[in-house]
Amino acid sequence: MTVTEAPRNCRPDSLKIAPAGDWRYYSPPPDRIGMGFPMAPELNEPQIEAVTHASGPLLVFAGAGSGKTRVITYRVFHLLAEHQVPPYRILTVTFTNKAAGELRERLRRLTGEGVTNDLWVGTFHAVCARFLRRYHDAVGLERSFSIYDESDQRAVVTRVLRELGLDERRLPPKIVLSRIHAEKREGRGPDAVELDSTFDAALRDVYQRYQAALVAANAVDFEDLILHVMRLAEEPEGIVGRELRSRFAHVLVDEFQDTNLIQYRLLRALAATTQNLCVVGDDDQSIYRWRGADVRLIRGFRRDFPQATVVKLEQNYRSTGHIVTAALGVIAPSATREPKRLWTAAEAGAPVRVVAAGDERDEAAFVVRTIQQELGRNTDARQIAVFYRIHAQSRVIEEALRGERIPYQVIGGMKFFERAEVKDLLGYLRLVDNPRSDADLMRVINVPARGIGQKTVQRLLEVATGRGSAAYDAIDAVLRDGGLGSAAKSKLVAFRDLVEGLRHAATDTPPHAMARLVLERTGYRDALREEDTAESDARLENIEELVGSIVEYEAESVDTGEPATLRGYLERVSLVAAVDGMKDVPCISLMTVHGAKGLEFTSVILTGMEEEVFPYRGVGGDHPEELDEERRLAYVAVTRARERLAIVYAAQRTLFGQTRYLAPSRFLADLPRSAVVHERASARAPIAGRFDRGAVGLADGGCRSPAPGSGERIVDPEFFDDLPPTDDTSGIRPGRRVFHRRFGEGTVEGIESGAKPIVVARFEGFGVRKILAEFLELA
DNA sequence: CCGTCTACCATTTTT
DNA sequence: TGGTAGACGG
Repeated sequence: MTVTEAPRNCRPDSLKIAPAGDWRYYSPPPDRIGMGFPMAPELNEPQIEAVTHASGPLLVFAGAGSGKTRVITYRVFHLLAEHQVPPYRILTVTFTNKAAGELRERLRRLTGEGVTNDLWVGTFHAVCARFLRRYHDAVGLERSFSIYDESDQRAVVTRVLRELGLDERRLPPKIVLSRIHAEKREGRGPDAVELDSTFDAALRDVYQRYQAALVAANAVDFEDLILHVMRLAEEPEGIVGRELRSRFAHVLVDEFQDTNLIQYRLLRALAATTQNLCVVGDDDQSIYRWRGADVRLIRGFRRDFPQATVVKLEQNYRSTGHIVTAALGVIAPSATREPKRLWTAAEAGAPVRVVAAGDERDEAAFVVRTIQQELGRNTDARQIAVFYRIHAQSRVIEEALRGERIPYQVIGGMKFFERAEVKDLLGYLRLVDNPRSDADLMRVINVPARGIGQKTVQRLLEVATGRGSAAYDAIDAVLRDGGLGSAAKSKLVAFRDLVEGLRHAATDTPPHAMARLVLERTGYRDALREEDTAESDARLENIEELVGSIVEYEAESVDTGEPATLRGYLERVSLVAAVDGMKDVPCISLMTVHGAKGLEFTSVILTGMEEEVFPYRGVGGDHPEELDEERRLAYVAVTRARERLAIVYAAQRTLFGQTRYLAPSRFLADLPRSAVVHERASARAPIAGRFDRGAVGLADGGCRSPAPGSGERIVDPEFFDDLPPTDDTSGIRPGRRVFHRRFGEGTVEGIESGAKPIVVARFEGFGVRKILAEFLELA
């Protein structure tokens, strides 16, 4: 969704410009007249049809790079300006918060400030959270409910499994949890689980208790957000249901191909009154099957809405000809597709480079060279991206980039919010907002150590489960007849006093100040300071960064006019996507192909194009459907590139500590010959381009690859020998130039001693930073 | 009750 | 390979 200004490669003469008469639709609202409203935006015929469609269901098949975001933006604008629909009666559901922000921003430019703030724009989860804050009563929650992330959810499941005396090895929490989520996504409660096996019977019990535990903790998981609101919206009689069904005059959905069943049901309910449901998507880009996305929903939309108007956007404005041709080759073999033909009026441009590498280091070296060439021809670093199928591939590339001092950012991984100290602080803050949140209580009750041990916590949980209440609410009962010693009791009381004190303070303390108060009163900061190790210093730094992010949130709130609340911040943190963390700093981006969805770059390097890696295969054979999804994923990857695309495959790769020979991906064989050139990354690479349909993707096709799944290991003993050492800090002293992964090059101003030295350095564009020496390298 | 060590685990993609 | 959960010793 980084579509920004006019499409890059569109030639004016090839654009179908709408007849002049049509522009009356875009007459600006009175307060915008004379403020630079673009009077003749270039839209082609189908785009205009989608934008001006007045009422009733609308299905837009939007091919890759076909101007989808423009269509949504202008459609919303058209509804506001031409049909005078009040902004608060238009709901637009996007896939990420970033996409929502961009849509808002573009509309702001068209309509002005006030109107945009009243629009409903957000992800399914964010929108539902907002509804639930309002209708919490109807689903048995308090307004202050918490949103549990994956690890919180797992903690709940583990606790439930133990309470039920079930074997965690036979029922791994992870598997159980994914089954529960699958049930929820199909709209089934615990009682509706179909019993096909003893596993299902156990699952039903666990699901039941899991749900009860969430309710007791005044918490929801991600699926609950949707499911609760969907149920409310479908409720035929209730006031809430009626309100939800008539609230919006228009509902628009982006990336509809990745919608799951309960999301779809929710949409249908929300649009029930007017039937003004506009869905935009591309079945060729459906890549979230594992998360419940169901391509059949977009493919079958016409069955559910026979009166739907269907528009197909087939002209690609993003990529040059060879890239579009390559993309079409990759997607063509896909089993069942909505018929459509993507085309471009752009020139052919550079052919797609298909590059053979010896191994992943060879590949990384190629990546680095290619990036340097791009930078050499003045390509904006922000317009360069490296894609991989799985995160585990990123490390080697990162090392190579660091070696050449190329600043980069890794999108996703979301490591920051997974750090213990970050989760601890957030845990306290969530507890302040919602003391009943058991997962948070258990997390922080003894952090820093305050003498509340296993036994006390165990007792607390037992009593809580017995009363069907949250642990926090069970403290009184435990004190009365929990059989605890007086020391344990007084410590428990002290903890509660601590939390109550914080809660009291929270009523008139801004969020960032609350964070500092927590750090102080809980002794968390002192404990870390006392520790005084490199690690504790790094933790303090992370905590400061978290506080900084709260300050940032507060500043943004001033812009949007929404009050900055602790709850608002916590909700935001819970619902961020990987790309939401993408910063607009001048450096190249590394990300998984999933993370690249909706983005575009001038130059893209797609790595790891080998069988087993892409298409990825874990245990289990290849289900045709899963293979199809991998193919669509490859299609997404290829279509992100505007002008230059290189696709790299390595003959040998080490992943998860295992080195194997891998055959080139079968998808390479689908690239039309006219659109590609073959190269070798180095002399260590196999002969380039020696594959055709017979050779690619098949173990017997002339590649020295062990049979898939044979488990054969081929380890190169010299492999790790010359990786750069990471802990060499000896050469750093004031005045020297150093390199940091995020900040790029800087000058050392001083060194603070400690268990591990901290370097004070000034970075261009980032100012003075204090950084542990181990994170720096000499430039 | 605390922290450290070890052995074991699995090992995609993420709201 | 690296993270995590559980056991063990202090």
